[in-house]
Amino acid sequence: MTVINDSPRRKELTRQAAQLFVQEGFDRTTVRMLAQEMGIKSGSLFHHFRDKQEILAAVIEEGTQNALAIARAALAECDNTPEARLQAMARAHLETLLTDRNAHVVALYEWRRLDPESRDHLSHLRDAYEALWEQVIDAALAANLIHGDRFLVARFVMGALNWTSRWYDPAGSRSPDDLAHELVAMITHDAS
Amino acid sequence: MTVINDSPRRKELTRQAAQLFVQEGFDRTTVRMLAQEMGIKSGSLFHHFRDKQEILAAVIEEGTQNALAIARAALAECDNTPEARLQAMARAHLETLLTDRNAHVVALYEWRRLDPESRDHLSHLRDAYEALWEQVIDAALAANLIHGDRFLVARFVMGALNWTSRWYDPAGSRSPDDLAHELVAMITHDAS
DNA sequence: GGGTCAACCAAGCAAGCGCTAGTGTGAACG
DNA sequence: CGTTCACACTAGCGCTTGCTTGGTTGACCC
Repeated sequence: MTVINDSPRRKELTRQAAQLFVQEGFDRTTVRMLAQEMGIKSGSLFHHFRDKQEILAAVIEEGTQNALAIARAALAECDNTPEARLQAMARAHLETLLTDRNAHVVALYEWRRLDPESRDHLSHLRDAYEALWEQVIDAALAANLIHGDRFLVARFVMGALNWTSRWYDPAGSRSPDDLAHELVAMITHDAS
Repeated sequence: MTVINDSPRRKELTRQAAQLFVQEGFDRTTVRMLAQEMGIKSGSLFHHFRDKQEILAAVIEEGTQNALAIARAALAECDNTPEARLQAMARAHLETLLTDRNAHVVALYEWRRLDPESRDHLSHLRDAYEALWEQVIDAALAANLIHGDRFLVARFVMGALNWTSRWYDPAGSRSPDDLAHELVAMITHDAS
């Protein structure tokens, strides 16, 4: 065992690991598969990561941090209406999920494979991301754009978005932006 | 190897397997864990199932068949309005998912662990279930109760429902019926 | 030119995996 | 009483798993 830092090499390896985790799932991905994808031998892998768990934690950290950054940027750029902000969040979420369909998907679907310490460390990141959503949804509720229970609406919307990774075909005709439009249209009522 | 039938004993074992698959995931569940849960030794397990894959297939088959039966019963009982039918489907879906939170969850989350033959055999069951949903959603669209693309609305609604298994607390204050109400309220517009 | 260090490799260990072979055992049936 | 059969057991095989060990390489540095 050697380093635990975040060298550029490690970032690169993390990205390649994410792809395999999405394709096969964490449990089915062996360290030998990871090593082959990375072009090294399985032993060399443990020069960069303490163990397999740490690879997962690195992937999930990158995925969540990336999603958080993109969501913040989207909110900063869009119009300041509740509807525009809702749509910006949905589009940002879908883009991190579907176009660079790697780390963020792992963060969602392999979360429970994390050991308790990593989960504890990463939950703050996830909370920050969900707090963004809650702000946006609260504003939409206040503007009478959507109706219902604050908590449930957030969960339902996240569910609809997250499930896209199960059926979305990137070669198909629909863009993430398109999907975001349709979802917002489905749940919004004309403010009145 | 011996029998492949569906004896009552096998049904019972299948139900216990489902519980472990939900808790741990298919890959993490070993045949020794399954055997212990069933109160037998790991070798005896293969008297009832050809291999581990077949246990998964049995669980998923039961989960889907159960969901299908409950959905059909719910549709037969409810009022014949598009809104009532939509809500009946949502409630039925949530009940198979959340109260008997076993086989149906496995069917949703471990589908890709099936080998191609089982997947092929079971896809007909799943198609029948999804066809029910499409009928109900088409009717709601025709009645102007919801708006949007037929395909996308169905996916979004299924996503919102399926994701509940990630956060639903059966000890909490909300019932599946309650959730179904809220979801339908969120996506329906007053027909006009 | 000796020292340092990140990066990699070859070889393999201990544990756990799915699964098999061969053997009771007790209830059911003629 | 003898046969059958569903069900279970013991024991372990062959393989894969995550991970360790000890050593090599080549770039960089004073």
